[in-house]
Amino acid sequence: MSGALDRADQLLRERGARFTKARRKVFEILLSDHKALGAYAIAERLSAVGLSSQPVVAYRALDFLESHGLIHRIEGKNAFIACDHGQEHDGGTIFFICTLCERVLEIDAEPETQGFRDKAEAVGFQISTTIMEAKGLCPTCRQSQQGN
Amino acid sequence: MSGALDRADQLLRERGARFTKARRKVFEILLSDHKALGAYAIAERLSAVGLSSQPVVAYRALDFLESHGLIHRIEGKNAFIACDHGQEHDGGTIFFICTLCERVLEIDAEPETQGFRDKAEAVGFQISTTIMEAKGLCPTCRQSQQGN
DNA sequence: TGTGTTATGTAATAACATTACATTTAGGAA
DNA sequence: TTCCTAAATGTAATGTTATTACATAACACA
Repeated sequence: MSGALDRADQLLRERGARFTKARRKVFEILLSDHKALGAYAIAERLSAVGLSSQPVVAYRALDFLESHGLIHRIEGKNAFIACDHGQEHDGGTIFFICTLCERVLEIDAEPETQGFRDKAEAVGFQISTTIMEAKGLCPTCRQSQQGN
Repeated sequence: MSGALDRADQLLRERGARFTKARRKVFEILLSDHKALGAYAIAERLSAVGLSSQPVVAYRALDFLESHGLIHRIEGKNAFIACDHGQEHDGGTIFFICTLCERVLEIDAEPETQGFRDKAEAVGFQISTTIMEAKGLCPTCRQSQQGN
């Protein structure tokens, strides 16, 4: 986790972006807990370091972190997770969302991403962002469900 | 559009499900307008046929229609569209969402769906639903953006 | 025609997200 | 250093999406 923080630190310095207290704290919260967390849950935890716990504070930091590729928004949950790829996976990602334990698995999505691009090109659609997610049961929860 | 209604009618009859006034009206609203519509926008239009315009009424109909595969929820927009495939496309679908005109293109998603399945199996994840969407510009809006 | 099940009505509230504007902070120029 | 500007945060209000709980009505079938 401190590795991820260090990497983020350097990345942002290179880009001339500021890794402020709020942004760092939000990132730490997401790193500490590889579940998808909602903005309000994150906001609540900001007061621990003397920041305002108003939702907008969390949203601003989340927008910033997402714009730098440090976190992902999970559309299927209206929630966020830290990116656990060591930076740069421009190929796109599939998120496997466990509906039981709320954990999210991040999986590299070539060649699906290329498939999206090809299909888009075929119909003349210009993609700006893609959303690839699946909901279901992670291996662990699947076990514990047997017989239910 | 009346074709889609007839098909839905038959499908639901076969399944022993009731195509009530509220459900039919919601489906008609979505058919009449191949944009993605939010639940509240749909709800507003229910009073036209004497139904309550409370959101929950729309949500109930939407849940029903989605469970029978007649409509799709677009996660990237918190909105819904009528399915324009003539029933049965269990292979999965990619939705291309135009952020300008709000129209949604529905594209068959083999082999991407299979790719999802393979990746899920590889990590022991049991998929229940998939979400495949892309945001961007449709061909028409792309044209009208040239030079902007 | 009664009876149980399914669907709808109504009200309240929960959960998620944004806007607007005031204040503070950081960083660079004079 | 001091001043200035731009960026970030504080605060409050409000907009948007979704659900819960319980009452009433409609339907399907015996």
